[in-house]
Amino acid sequence: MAIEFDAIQTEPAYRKVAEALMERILDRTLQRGDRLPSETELARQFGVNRSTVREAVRELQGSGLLGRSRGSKLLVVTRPEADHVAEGVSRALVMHDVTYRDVWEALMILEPPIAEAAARRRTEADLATIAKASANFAADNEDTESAAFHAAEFFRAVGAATHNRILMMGHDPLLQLLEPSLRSMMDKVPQSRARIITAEKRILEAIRSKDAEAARSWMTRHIRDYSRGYEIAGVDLESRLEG
Amino acid sequence: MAIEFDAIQTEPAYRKVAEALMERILDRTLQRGDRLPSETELARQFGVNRSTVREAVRELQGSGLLGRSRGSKLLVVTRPEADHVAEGVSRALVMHDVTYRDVWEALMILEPPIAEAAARRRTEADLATIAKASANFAADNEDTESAAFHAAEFFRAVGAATHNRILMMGHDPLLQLLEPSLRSMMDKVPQSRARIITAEKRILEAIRSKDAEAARSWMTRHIRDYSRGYEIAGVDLESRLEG
DNA sequence: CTCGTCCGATTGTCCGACAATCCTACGATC
DNA sequence: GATCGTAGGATTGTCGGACAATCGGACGAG
Repeated sequence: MAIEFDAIQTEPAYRKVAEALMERILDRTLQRGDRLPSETELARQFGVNRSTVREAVRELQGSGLLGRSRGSKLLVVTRPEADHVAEGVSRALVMHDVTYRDVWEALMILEPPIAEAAARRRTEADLATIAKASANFAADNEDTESAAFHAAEFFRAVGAATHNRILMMGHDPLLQLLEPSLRSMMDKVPQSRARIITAEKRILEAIRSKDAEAARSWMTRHIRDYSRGYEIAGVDLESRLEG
Repeated sequence: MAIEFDAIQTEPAYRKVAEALMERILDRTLQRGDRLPSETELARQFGVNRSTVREAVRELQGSGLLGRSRGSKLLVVTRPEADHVAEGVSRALVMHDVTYRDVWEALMILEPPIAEAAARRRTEADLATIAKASANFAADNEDTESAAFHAAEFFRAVGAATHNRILMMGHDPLLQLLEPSLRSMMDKVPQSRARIITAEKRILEAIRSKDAEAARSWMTRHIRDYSRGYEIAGVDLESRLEG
């Protein structure tokens, strides 16, 4: 048992085709928005059957590298958009039995520095977006459905103000995970609404006056408040969230 | 132009099949590790052709929800593993023209709190893993190839010590993006090696003694050091990284 | 220039087929 | 009893061909 051999694996043709296509996309030979050749043509070039090409294309579609634009039929190279990526990540997180505590902790770590960076970088346009999100939440005095959405939207807007694509993409999955639970939380704890509104107002003010430190600390309290809401709502922080 | 209609979209059959399968996976009817029925059987159940089933399966494979275990032929339900997810995310980031500065900033925000949490939560086993990664890096006094790998491994080990799956998954893509550039950086700036070694040692010590504050601040310096390394190496922080 | 119409190209889906390989079980051998 | 060889059936990967639906683009009419 001295020597060990590497597992020799013969990749199926559709995988090779997928990889060949992916390579061209990643090295930007195939630019974003480019339409790719017809399936028949690809089949000819790769020397495989059309069905094989199709399978490869479907795989890349699954990874978000290919997609058809607005219900049209033509397949184009697309870069995986934030929401698509986030969807995949949150699916993965759910399947890894992530708990509410995990999410809350991550938010607690991520959001305050994000708010801080946002306060430093925000442009006027960013500010307007954040203000709008905050106003939308405040206006939604009935519908829990969209209230949760707008609460998440506020975080997203703050994230966008950092102008750092990684941070934006990073906290998107968290928001996506949080949103459904926010709904039930706000149903059970009506007073949380008011708290959220004032917290958002404070954060917005701090970002407006570019006070990074204040933005951070208000955001910290804001997140902590959320967890208190969950406690009151009787959510077990150790329970896992569902997709 | 008063009214607007929602775009009516007829989803192709393979998409519907994919979604039906995904639903069963997400609601855990199909457990992780379960083998799914044969393609012929699935085709029978869904009332479509085998080729159609295949395309659906390929799509789910692309999202990491299905996979074949170790070169075997049988398809099983898999949860998207961290590295698979991270790969997708970093691909997406590259295609979104992320710059070195973006990565560095994100690390600067993420890693210190992660180190802090790690110091609080670490078990003996975690500590051993971190120590090993650090030792591995120190031992690699020739090979830049694996030195970069071990440098990333150190971060990963620290991340694992937080026992928060979200944080682990979150900083994985960053490391994956960083690794190639680390290689060239260490080539051009040999003295960075020594600095990294001492920094890792300090962080390790702080985590060992559960000194959260120290872990955080040493990690901050550590990351800052990296950026200095890039400067010396003459890397333009505004240039985008390549896949 | 805008609208309707037509034709070729392309996609989505199906059928049937076959080699390669895997999984399983069953003996055969030591 | 454990390991190995083998046979048989099931399953996957790949192919060829086929056809309806629909899209894209060109062409002409108004």
